Amino acid sequence: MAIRQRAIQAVDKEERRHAILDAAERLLLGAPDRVANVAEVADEAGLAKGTVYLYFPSKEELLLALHERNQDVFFRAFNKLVARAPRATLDDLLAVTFEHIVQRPLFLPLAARCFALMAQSIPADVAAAYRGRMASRLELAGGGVERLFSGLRPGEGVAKLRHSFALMIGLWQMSAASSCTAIAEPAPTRRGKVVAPVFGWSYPDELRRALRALWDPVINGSTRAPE
Amino acid sequence: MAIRQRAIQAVDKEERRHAILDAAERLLLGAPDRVANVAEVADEAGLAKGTVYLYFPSKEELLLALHERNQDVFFRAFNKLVARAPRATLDDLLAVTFEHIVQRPLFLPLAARCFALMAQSIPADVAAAYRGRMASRLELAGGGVERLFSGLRPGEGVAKLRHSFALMIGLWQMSAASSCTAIAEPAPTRRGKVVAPVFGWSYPDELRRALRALWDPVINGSTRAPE
Amino acid sequence: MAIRQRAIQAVDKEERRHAILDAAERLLLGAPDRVANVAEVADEAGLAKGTVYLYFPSKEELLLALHERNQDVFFRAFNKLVARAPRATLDDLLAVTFEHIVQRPLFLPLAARCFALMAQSIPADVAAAYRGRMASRLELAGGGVERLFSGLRPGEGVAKLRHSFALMIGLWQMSAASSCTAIAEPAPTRRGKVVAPVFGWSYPDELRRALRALWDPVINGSTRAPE
Amino acid sequence: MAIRQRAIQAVDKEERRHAILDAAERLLLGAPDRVANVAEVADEAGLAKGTVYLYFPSKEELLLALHERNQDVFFRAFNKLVARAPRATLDDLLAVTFEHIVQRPLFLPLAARCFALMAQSIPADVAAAYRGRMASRLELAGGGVERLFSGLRPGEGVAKLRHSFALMIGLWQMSAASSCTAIAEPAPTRRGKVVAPVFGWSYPDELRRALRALWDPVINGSTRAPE
DNA sequence: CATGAATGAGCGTTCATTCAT
DNA sequence: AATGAATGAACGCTCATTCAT
Repeated sequence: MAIRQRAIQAVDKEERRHAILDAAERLLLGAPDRVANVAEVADEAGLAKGTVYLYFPSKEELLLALHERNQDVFFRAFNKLVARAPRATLDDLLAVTFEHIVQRPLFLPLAARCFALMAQSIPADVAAAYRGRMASRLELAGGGVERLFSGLRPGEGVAKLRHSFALMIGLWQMSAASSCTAIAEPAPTRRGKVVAPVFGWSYPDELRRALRALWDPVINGSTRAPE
Repeated sequence: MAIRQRAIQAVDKEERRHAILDAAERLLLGAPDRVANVAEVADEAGLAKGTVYLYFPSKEELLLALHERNQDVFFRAFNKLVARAPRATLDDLLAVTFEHIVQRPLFLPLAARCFALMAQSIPADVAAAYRGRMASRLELAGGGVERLFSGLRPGEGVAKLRHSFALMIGLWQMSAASSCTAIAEPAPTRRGKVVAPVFGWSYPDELRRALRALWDPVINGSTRAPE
Repeated sequence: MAIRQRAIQAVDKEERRHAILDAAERLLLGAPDRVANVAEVADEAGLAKGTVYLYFPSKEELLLALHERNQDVFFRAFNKLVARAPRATLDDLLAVTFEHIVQRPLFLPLAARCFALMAQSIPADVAAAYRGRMASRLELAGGGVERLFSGLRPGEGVAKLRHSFALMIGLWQMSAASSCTAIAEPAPTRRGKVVAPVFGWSYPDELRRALRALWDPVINGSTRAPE
Repeated sequence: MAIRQRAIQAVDKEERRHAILDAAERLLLGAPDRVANVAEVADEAGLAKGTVYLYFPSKEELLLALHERNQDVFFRAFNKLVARAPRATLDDLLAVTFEHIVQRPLFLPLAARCFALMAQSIPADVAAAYRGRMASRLELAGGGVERLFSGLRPGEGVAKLRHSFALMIGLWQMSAASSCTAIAEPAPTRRGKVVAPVFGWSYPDELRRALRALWDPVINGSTRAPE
């Protein structure tokens, strides 16, 4: 089925690994609500099912690897921005965040899925290793942010980043992976009165507001007493 | 297996419905990382498998109903507190939140599961209806909060509540359903230097800090000592 | 796929259980050298795959059950014969053995397969239970034999039966499940000389001789010249 | 992975063939209940998977070759003993049998496995050839035995050897590859009486008894008390 | 209403074998 | 000769759902 050549060199192998991740990504993008099975991924990559298992020990770890690749792309861009002279602003950080996370239709569903996997299907040691890498990424980025915004106390950068991620994930899930701007129907209260029509909310807008509220107080020049 | 009588009266039916939810809850509490299958739920409820389907159209909607029941319990307590004279403080609100959400080992895993379900297995109309009810609950509670804290502009109460939920869910997922206080290994940075050891974080503590940071600014004349 | 009725009564269930065993037996008879997969068994029984798992916890235990059914048939006939008045002879015992074991093309292959299963795929407790039942059957039959042939000391009946089974199984395996009467090719020895052509041997004949040699000495007053 | 040189000379090839068999043997000894896969064997031998297939046409024939090597070792020792002046006794024969077969944890499981293979996975001609070699070995050893024990008629030596092998294999399988000395639970008989507790039996003891009973009658002038 | 027997689609994984390098 | 990347057939088992009783 595959007309590809064999990946003998380490670089070729890495490339093929990415080709499989690409295939999985494509399928996930095509149908965000379902998880492709391994056969489909292999097929999409132009490989045999067994070949996928040469590059990933299990379907779950494939998904985790895909998620981590997404994260890496984001963190690289983020860190690059933070290190930039003279100064990155909060708007810059929000921009890069939106570009790599919010506007990628894959990032958040995959993140959520991986959080779930971590608790059940991923071997403990693999999960621990992932968490270690994740913590390192946060540390690194958090340190950069602290250097950027002098209003942050040591450790507060990581914490704010963590809260930001939590907001992204949480709000996204509340927006229910679809229909996030849907206007919810009015619903009767227990007293029989009808509440004023519930206005929908848009995930990106709401997230932007929330992140602003989270970060504004700590941006230097701020005269707000910290927390 | 069940010697229970038939539920003919509407009240009996409602009672049996709750009995099934109770059974599901018990099983979920017993093994938080796996989803009980319908046979187990039926068994635990002392009913036959088919009977469950007389009360819930699908396993997913059963789970959703259970989640909504949990939410209702919380919102009832929350609203009662908000309506209380003379004045509830932020600490009171946090207390009730922790009591009904954070300290219930079921609430957050179930919430996360339901968000995932919503996107795939729940019929669109059912999902929309759920979202409508959820929005109503938020509206109601948000209005109460706005009356409580005069620093809030119209609509800001709902938004803050939404953000609070998002933080709860998001942070909980990041704590990965277990090992939330695990100490991550130190990891070398790209520059070769070794970052200070990453300290673990405890979900409840971190959440409390994040919620305080979220709400403190809007509490009028708060004289609270930070953190 | 199935047009059968539901097996509600315990008797019907037992019947269906046997129907599944029958199906497996038919398939095994049709192709003695391969093990049918569960789908085929279900199909042959006119049932769905899942239904098989309502009656047997695993494919392995299905095979074991089939083997045990075969054994039971034999032991019942054997014990009945032993208990018969006035006296069963060795020839009678051999006859019933050949009828139920040697001439059943299924018995020995299945027995061999089950011995292998026991060591790897069958849960320890199930295997132990089987061994217990097997030991009981042997005890019972062995006791009968001891009463029949006064030349046997206590415990020798069971031992002889065990040896007989071992001979049946072992010789059958050496005859290699097929081609048992095949004339083996002459083969060169190390010295280059050619050994006289090896004469084939027939499993039933050889077994009969071996069993006779095993039992003749203990038959009281036997004047039979061995072999 | 292997830095071994190429095996060009016939002797080198033979040596490498044995190296592969050695590797398979080591793995089998390490985990008697499972069959190592080809990758493991190759790895253990320090070779690549494909290389194994240069020396053995299939995994099955590799196993068969290993079994045959074991057999050869036994037969060589046996024949040497038989040819020894002045006279080998039955005890000597038993000793060599136990040394090379019963006490080798590999011999019997492998033999059983090979008998099973023979019936399904081994090409007919290969199987026939094996059987031919096996028959020759038996002929040769049987002839020796007949010369040793004058009580044996022509052909009876081979037959006795065959029966001995059958007993070894059969009894070993009945001892179920483990737990051969397990004490079976007492079980009620049909008459309600309780049979005396079934005593476990040890494979080596039982085999020794059976072999003695098999051979004693034909040993000329034997004055041995039975058993 | 209640039961629980029957269904069958769905899927991850293994591994002997091949063959391009 | 040696390698090891690629293949893909094979298969046991689960479990949400249905529906005859």
